[in-house]
Amino acid sequence: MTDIKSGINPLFLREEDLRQGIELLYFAYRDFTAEPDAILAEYGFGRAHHRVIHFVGRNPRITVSELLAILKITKQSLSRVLGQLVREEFIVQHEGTQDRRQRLLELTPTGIALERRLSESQRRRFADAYRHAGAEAVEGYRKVLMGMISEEDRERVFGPKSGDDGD
Amino acid sequence: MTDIKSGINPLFLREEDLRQGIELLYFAYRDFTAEPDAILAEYGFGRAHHRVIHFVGRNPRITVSELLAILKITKQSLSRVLGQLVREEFIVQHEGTQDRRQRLLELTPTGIALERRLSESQRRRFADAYRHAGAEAVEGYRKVLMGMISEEDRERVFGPKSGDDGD
DNA sequence: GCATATATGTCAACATGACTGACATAAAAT
DNA sequence: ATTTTATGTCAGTCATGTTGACATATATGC
Repeated sequence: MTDIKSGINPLFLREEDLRQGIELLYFAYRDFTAEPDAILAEYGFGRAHHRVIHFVGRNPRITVSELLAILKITKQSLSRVLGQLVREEFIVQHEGTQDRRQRLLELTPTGIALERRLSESQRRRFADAYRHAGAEAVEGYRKVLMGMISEEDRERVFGPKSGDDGD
Repeated sequence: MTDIKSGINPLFLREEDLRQGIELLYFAYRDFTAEPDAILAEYGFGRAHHRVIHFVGRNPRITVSELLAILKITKQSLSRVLGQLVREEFIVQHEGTQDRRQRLLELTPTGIALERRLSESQRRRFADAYRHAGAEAVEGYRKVLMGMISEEDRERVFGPKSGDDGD
């Protein structure tokens, strides 16, 4: 079944390395979302809810537009999950102070609790992998993935202030 | 909007590092699938088709059961995309030689062409990130992600033969 | 102040890719 | 001969994305 993965000449190996890097990302992402998915299912939530909880938790008082810009989904898609989270009191909306059209989003204590629970699972997984791989490897992980995401995301999320690559 | 990300004490920083690692994976995965998604759309295919093409390409003459075990989806889900790929002649099925119940899957020349096109986009992205980050970083990337995927996937995909961690 | 632009929300219809459950067929294994 | 396995199929459901159209309140520009 597998006569393709052996690694004979350096050119072949190089392509094989790339392919392995690709699969690694696929499997890591999948395994990485499995635990949170199970937790979310208890609440009748899905992965979309997780993303909203995550980014609202990390950016308290974020506006709906900013959230949309991060998630890159339509407002109709967002509104379904966000509406649910607001109705079930995981997130509250405050009217913007300067611009009263805005709905500033924030986690409620319940929301914070769920966020902790979800991220704990993922932080543990990362912490284990980090500890196993060593600090140098972590730096490599960061560098490679940082090079793979769009500049837009790099700037928005890892900020002009926090060291993005050059340290 | 962002009063949470500054990094003051080491304990806080550590958690922030973990959170950054998590987001990095999310954004990388998303940006990473964007290009192939656009290509697939030309053919009326989706991400599910890509995965099938990828794993059949990498494991010529794979059985349906093996493919299901890798993808971890139901046969009903697989059958829709696989059926389409077979009907549109990107994949062929051969009857198994030892076990005639099996349908061994293989890419057709057309399938190979599409696979090349899809993976080229991703290989380029990886190659760029790799080149940018350096060989050491690549090793780190590999180590960290390898530590994050399930043993099952590690063994199946990165094989008992190919060096999985210890080199 | 009036016209326009912006931030947000909502209704409706649709696509993709997952799921469960039930059932069918051919071939292998006991 | 019976049971198990590999595969396929029908039917219904769910989560999450999409497009397009329209509504409301507030801000902004002239």
